[in-house]
Amino acid sequence: MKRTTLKDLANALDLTESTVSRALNGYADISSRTVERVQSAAVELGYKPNQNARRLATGVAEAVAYVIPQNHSSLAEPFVSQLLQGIDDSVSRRGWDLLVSHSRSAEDEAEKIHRLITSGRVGGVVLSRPFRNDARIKLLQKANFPFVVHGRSRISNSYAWYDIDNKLAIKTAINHLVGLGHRRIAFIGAPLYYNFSYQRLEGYKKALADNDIPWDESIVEITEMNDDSGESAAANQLDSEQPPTAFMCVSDTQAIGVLAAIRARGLTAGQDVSVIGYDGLKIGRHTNPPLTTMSQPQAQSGRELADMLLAIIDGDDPTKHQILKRAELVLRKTDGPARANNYH
Amino acid sequence: MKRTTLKDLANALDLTESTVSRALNGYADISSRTVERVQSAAVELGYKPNQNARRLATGVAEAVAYVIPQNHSSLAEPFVSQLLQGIDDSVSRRGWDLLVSHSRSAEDEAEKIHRLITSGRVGGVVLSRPFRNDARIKLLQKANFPFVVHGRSRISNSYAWYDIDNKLAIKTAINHLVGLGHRRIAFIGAPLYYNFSYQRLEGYKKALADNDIPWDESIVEITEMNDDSGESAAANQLDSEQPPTAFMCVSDTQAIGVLAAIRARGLTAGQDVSVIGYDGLKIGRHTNPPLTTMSQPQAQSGRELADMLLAIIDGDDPTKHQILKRAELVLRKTDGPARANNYH
DNA sequence: ACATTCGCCGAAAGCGCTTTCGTAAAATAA
DNA sequence: TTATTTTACGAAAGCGCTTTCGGCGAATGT
Repeated sequence: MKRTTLKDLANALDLTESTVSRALNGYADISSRTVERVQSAAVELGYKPNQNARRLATGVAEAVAYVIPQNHSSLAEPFVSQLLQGIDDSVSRRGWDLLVSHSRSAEDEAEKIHRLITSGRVGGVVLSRPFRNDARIKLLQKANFPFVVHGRSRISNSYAWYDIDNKLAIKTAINHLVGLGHRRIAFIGAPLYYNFSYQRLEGYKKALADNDIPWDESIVEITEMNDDSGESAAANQLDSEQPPTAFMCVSDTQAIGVLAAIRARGLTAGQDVSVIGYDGLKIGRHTNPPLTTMSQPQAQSGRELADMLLAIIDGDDPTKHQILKRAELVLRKTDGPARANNYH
Repeated sequence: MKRTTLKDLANALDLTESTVSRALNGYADISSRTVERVQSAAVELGYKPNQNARRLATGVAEAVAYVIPQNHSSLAEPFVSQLLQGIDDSVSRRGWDLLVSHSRSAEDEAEKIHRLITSGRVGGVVLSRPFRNDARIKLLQKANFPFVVHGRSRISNSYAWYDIDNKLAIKTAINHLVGLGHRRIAFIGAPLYYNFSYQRLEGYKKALADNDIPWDESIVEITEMNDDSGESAAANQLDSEQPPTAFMCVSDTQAIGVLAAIRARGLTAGQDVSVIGYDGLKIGRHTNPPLTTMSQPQAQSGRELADMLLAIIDGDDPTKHQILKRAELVLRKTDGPARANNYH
């Protein structure tokens, strides 16, 4: 089954390829009668332009890539997949395609990006989980290739980004906890080369200071962003001499692990010890108990990111597109007053 | 920053484009000395072939697409995202790209597939959640385009697929329940145009028959595959005259909703009423209580699917690739003996 | 009546790469 | 030494589409 090409169409209509092409692409110098003939013949013969040829000729890719950092991340994370959904929404509305790129090593990463931007396969990329100092961003900038980043690196004035005010979010959560009487609040963080992770830790520090709570390194844990890591970090803390009365986690998946550790010790979250997650995953409504969390709508983020990227590809100034949103505290069941007496 | 092209390379080396091209692609008629020169010059000048041009010339796409049906499905589902992860694993190992295509309406769906296969953008597609009677499969077959499907449609002898024995899986679960003394087992199903859904219902029927349990339509619910639907379906059942003592769900997400409904009534799953999910999602370990479920490893499925597809693109006979796996019952906490007296 | 603009389409080059074919020069055979 | 095979590369066509340019006939102007 051979595909019908431009030439086939032209022959069938007794026109030239160039005329048919222009008719299809809405050029003004084609009579409306011809345009109609061409269009109906096109659907009749099932003509679909060969994208490779088209892109070779025009230079526009009609596709964007989502690239996710190599380690500690997986396409299977709810965070990621929801974002993906949002990106796809926007991109496909324009008829473009979505490519996902997930590399497993750092060199692989740079290599993949380089390949992406030089191969002509995509017209732009959205970056996720930037590092504080992100080589990928530099690479993209140097190549002058359209991109947006979900989050920010340390220096963020020169490109497009969409971020949540991480510091504020954590401060909000901590203040809530303090309001509930907590003074000993553990922090379950993520690797600090992720800027969002760094910022959240900053927020934690700031919130402590604001509330005259001394910094205590022994109750901050830096872990991978999954449930198992959250669980063992919490286990650490709960089994210590002076366990915290609350946990602030930088992700819901970690918080879910924390919850497991709490249950495993016969305690109940929200009563014996509080925990606040981060992400607002839907699944949090069904954990045991339902998870209080800082919520940021990922799918919406994805859509906005894609829209920004598309605009930039169309020529917009990237620095015009810098959006800072705030996370929202959604109260469920894992926050509660600090126990007057500790559970020990 | 202009990208370096084949011609640039050729000029720099004082060779022809054709020679350089063949040197890079491992043709035998190039002296090893020249090959070396070309290769080092290539990395030095950062040469990356323009994929569009390359694909135009060769006709091979070096990319595959994952397409997911329009309704009742989202990229954000754990099921989907884990599969995606697996596909990406295999595909990227070969240096190919992964495209995701998620359409929102049925016409859109056919249109997208047609576009996919004629546009030359991808060399093959993996289909998910086939319908009993799946127009996409027919389209792909008619076009003689490489594809594999995750699951099967009603007639499945003529193409490549990777499936779990749905019927067996449900029978296994039901038998387990019956062994626990349950006789009144509700079935929380999915829309029956999905073949997997149909098969699972068949399994349910068969298991009932095997155990001399009469079929009772009033305790089978067909719902969307999300937690909310599961919850309201379970609510229905629990509030009925003669509530079931157990729930068999065709997905973990539904099961999670069922658990919520159970909790909401002051009952506890695994004691007052049993529930078995399907998928083996990791999150099931953290539900309240942890969810007993039929597990199928999605990431692994993704890898195998991709490998099959790649082989088929390379010329393998699709019908050689038909893999049937079995799901595994993973016992957690939501299955338990049927209560002698009902909880009413 | 002529010149002039406009509408509409064909011709042709080019996007960057692959691949077949032909052919010098070098190596082997005679 | 001459004839034959190899070796190593260049020439050229082609993949399917876009886009600029040029020019014909028809419509307008004066």
